[in-house]
Amino acid sequence: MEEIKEMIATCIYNTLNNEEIKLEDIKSKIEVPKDKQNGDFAYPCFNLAKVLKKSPINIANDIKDKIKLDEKIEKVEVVNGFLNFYLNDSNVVNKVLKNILVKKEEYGKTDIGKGINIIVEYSSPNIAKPFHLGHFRNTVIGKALYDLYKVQGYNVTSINHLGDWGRQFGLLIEGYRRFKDEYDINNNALEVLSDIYTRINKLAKEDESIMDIARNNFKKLEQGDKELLKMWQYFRDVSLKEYDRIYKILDCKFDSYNGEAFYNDKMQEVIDILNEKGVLKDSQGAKVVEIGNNMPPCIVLKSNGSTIYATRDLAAILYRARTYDFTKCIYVTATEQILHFKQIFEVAKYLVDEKYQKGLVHVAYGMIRLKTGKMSTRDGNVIYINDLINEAIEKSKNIILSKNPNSENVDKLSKQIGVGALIFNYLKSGENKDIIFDLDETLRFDGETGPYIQYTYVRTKSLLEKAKFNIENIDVNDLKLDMLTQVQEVQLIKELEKFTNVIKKASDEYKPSILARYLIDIATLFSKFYNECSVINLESDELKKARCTLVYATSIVIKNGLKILGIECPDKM
RNA sequence: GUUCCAGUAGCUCAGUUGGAUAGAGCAACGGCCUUCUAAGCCGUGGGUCGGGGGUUCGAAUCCCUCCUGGGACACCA
Repeated sequence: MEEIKEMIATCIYNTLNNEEIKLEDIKSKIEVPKDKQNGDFAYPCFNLAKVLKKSPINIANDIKDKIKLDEKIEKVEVVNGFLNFYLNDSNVVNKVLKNILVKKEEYGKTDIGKGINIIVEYSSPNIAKPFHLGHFRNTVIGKALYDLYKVQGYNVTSINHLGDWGRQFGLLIEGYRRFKDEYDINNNALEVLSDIYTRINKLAKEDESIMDIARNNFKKLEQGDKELLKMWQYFRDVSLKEYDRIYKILDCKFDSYNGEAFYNDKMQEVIDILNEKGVLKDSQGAKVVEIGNNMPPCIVLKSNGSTIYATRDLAAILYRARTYDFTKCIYVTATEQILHFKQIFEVAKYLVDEKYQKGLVHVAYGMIRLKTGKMSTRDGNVIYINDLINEAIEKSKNIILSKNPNSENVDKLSKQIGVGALIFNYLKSGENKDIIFDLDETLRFDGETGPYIQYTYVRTKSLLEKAKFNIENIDVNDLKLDMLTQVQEVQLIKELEKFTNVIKKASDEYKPSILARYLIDIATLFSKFYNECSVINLESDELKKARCTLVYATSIVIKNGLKILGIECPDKM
C-alpha cells in the first residue's frame, strides 16, 4: 500500500508541476479516510489554496481532470476539497491473497531487523515472592515485544533481570533459619518463603538486633560465604522453578536470568569511570551524578558507601553494551520508575558510546490497582497470578461444558481459552494507562476479548475442514479470486494486507496493543463476512475455492498474530 | 512545592505527526439459530471529547491557563 501512496503522490506532483510544491509534502498529506465511503486514499487540497490562489474545490477538480493514474486506481472523486482515490479492488484482492498463499505460515514475517541486536528486559520479579498481577502485565507486554522484533528478523535477547540481591535476603535467611521447620517447604515454596519474609520483617521492625543480623548476613553473602550462598541459591532455584511454570503458560523464554546479583562484582568499574570523568559529586554524604533538566541527581553510592539499584542498572548497561553490542535495550517496567530510568539513561552517557546510550528505551506500563488501593505484598492487598489463572480456567471450563457437554480435551481447551482471555485483557488497552482490577471485566469471554478472536479462528478451521480445503493442493493460478467482490470480502482482504505494517508499527511504538486491536478488527470483519457469505453450500465450485482461500488467509493472520501475543489457537471450542 | 502521566457515551477504552457527520466493546432495548459453531451478526437510544481562552480554512489532536485523579521526587527496587 505504501507504494500506491507513493504513486499517487508522484502523479499529483507531476500534475501540479509547481516549483513551490514539493513531492514529500504531498506524500505526507495523503491519508486513509476513516470512512470507507471516501475511498482508499485521500488528498486534502486546502493547503494548496494559498500557493495557487484558488479555492480548494477548484484545485481538486483541476487535478482530477488532468491527473494520469495507472490501472491500480479505479476512480477519483472530489468531495469538499478532498481528492478521494478508489483502488481497483480486483487488483488488491489478487495481490494480497496470492501473497499470503505463497508465504503461508511465514506471512507477516520480514527480515528488516537482520543483523540488528535488540535486548528486551522484562518480567524481572523479586525472587522468593509469588508472581502477582503486576508481573503478569509486565511479562505479557515484554513477551509480545520480544516476538514482534523476532518476526521481523531482529536478533533479540530476552533478559529476566531478577530482583535477587539486597538486604532483604539477609533478612530472609534469618527468617528461614528460625521458622522453616514450621512449614512444608515442598508445597508452595514461594508462599512459604513470602510468609516467612513477612514474619521476620515484622519482627525486625520491633527488634533492631534482627536487622543487624540481616545486614551482617547480606554482607557475608556479598563476600561469598558458602553456607549463605547455598541458601540464597536455593531460594533462587525454587523461585525460578515456579516462575518457569508460569512462563511456559505464557509462552515466553529468557536467554538470560542475570539479575541484580550478577552485577555484584561489576559495579566498582562504574564508580571508577564516573570518578575518572569527574562527574561523581559528594552530596549529603552520598555520591551522586548531577543531571540537570530539572531532574534530581542520581545517587550512585549511599552515604554508608554501599551501592544502590541505580548502580546495578548502570553496571548492566555497561555489561550489555560490551556483551550484546545492542542497537536497542528495552526495559519493561511500571510507570513509577520513569524518573529512575530517565536518570540512569542520562548518567549512561558517561559510561558507553552514544550509539548505546541512544538505544536505551524505557517502556512504561500503567499500574494495576485494586479497588482497595495500590497492590502491596506487604499489606496482603495483592492478586496472585496462580489464583487468577485457575479462576480463568475454571470459568472457561464451565462455559465449554455448558455449550457442549461432549467436548474432548476439556482441560487443555479451558486452559487455552482462560489464559487467552487473561493475556488479551492485559494487552488490549494502552500500555501507559493504569488499570483498576475488576474480576468480571478481566474474565469476560465475549466482545473484544481473546476468546472472541480464538472463536473466529475456530470458525475458519471448521470451514476449511468441512470444505476439504487443503492449501497444499491448490494451484494459485487456477483460482478465480476476481469473484471476491462483496464488500465484506474486499474489506477483510484490505485489512489482511496491513498485517506486516501493523507488526512494524506495534514494535516501533513499543505497543503490543496495536496488534491486539488489529486482531479484533480482523475477527470482526471475518464475522461479518461469515454472516453474509456462504462458503460451503455454494453451487459454484470456483467461488467456493476463492472464499476458502480468503478463510485460509484469515486463519493465518489470526494464528500468527495471536502467537506473537502468546495466545494459543484451539482447533475447536 | 517541583515534575511526569491521565481525564472522550452509564461503565471499560480506541482515535492525538491537525482533516470530512467523534468510533468500538460492555450494559439497556429490538431483531437474526430446521442451512457453514449465536463465545456470533444486524439495528435503536446514549457525547458541552474535564472547563475556559488562543493558533488555523479546519482542533479530541497543537499552544496557554485552570480543575480533577494517579505516579515520582536522596540514600527501597
